[in-house]
Amino acid sequence: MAEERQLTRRGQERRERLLAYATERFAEKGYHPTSVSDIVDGVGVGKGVFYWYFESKDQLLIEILREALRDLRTTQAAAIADASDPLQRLEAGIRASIDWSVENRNIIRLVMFGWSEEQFAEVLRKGREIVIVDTARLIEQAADLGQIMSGNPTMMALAIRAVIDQLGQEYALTDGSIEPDPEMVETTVRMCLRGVRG
Amino acid sequence: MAEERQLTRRGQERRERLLAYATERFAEKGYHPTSVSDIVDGVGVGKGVFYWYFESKDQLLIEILREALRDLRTTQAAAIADASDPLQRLEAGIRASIDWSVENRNIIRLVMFGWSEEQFAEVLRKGREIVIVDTARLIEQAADLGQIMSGNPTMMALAIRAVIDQLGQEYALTDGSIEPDPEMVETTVRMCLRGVRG
DNA sequence: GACCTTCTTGACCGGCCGGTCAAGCGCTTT
DNA sequence: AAAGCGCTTGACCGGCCGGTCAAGAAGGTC
Repeated sequence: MAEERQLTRRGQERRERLLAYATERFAEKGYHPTSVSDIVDGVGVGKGVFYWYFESKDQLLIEILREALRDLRTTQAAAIADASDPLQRLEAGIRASIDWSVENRNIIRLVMFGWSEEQFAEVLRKGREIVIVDTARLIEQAADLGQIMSGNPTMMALAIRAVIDQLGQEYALTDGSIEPDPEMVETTVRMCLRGVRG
Repeated sequence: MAEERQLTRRGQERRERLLAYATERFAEKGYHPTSVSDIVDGVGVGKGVFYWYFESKDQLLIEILREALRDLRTTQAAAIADASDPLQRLEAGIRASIDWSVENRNIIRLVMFGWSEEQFAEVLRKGREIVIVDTARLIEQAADLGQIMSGNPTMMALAIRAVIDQLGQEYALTDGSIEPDPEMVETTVRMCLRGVRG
């Protein structure tokens, strides 16, 4: 599909089904081993349908990644809206990130794959950048209020992201079936906050 | 190549060149986009050579990953051999891991790809398991001597691995050219040790 | 029911991919 | 010099892959 196309309600639904099914299969079998035919067969439509809704297989993955990053950011924004205190907002953001990772294990596998090919890594780098800047800004605000130790906010944001990502990877990669261990989540949150509080 | 084959000196060299060149290309372009023809052309040999030394393209990557994990473990073992004190051994191991990650950025990209397809993830899961057990044992020894706070050693080992991995990914993925920032390395090491010392 | 737009079909295409193999090269051994 | 083995070549193969497209069907609007 070239640029934005006018989709009917039915069209939008079809598009989302393709997106969702492709995400599942990519996460399960890998991006390259999943062919466009696999996807359309799975959804039960002809091949042309795929190319009606998406420009190419690559663009489909890029779209999945972009949407996931946007969704993560939206979720975080909603989570921190309640708290007014910067440090509390930081904690809420961290918890939201962790929850999101747990709910979106599929995506984590896709993200890891994405880093291995430049056209996807580019997208991921931008998404990562945004999250880091968001977090760094929160840290800066907290620092201005004297709530945390001083230090390079960006570096602190990187460290926090590191810990969160890794927790997500732990669940997504070693065994998709294990449930998130609340104790481990608490430890992670504490570790992040302790890291910035000094 | 079926099981172990008797290789001459020249044969071993050829094999290593193929291994090294393939690692580079896989890291740069990705596993699937790099064809066997790309590899043999790059090394300047006929295609049959590849299949004389390797069973398949998949087996080649598995071998690259296995060797990398083995190499990491060997490096760590050598690094901690000097120190007799468990806590010092732990620190030496952490530093060795970080150094290794910096020296082997290529491999980190391959590892991230590997998690996205089951036949490779299987290998990685085993490698990870070994490193975790090694680290947990060190932590246990330190705990027995009262050098660190008590807690689940495996969980602590996981946390340490998380931080190290993520530092490596930071360098390997965002910009292959940036040099490791010594301050960040120190921060990472301190964070790991502070995490277990309580 | 005529007409238009959105959507769907599936046969088809060129090209590449992983992998094979018959043939032969060149170094050692006898 | 003959035989044997490790190694190399590159044309070739079947199959699949991403992507195209001419031909409609389905649904909305007047």
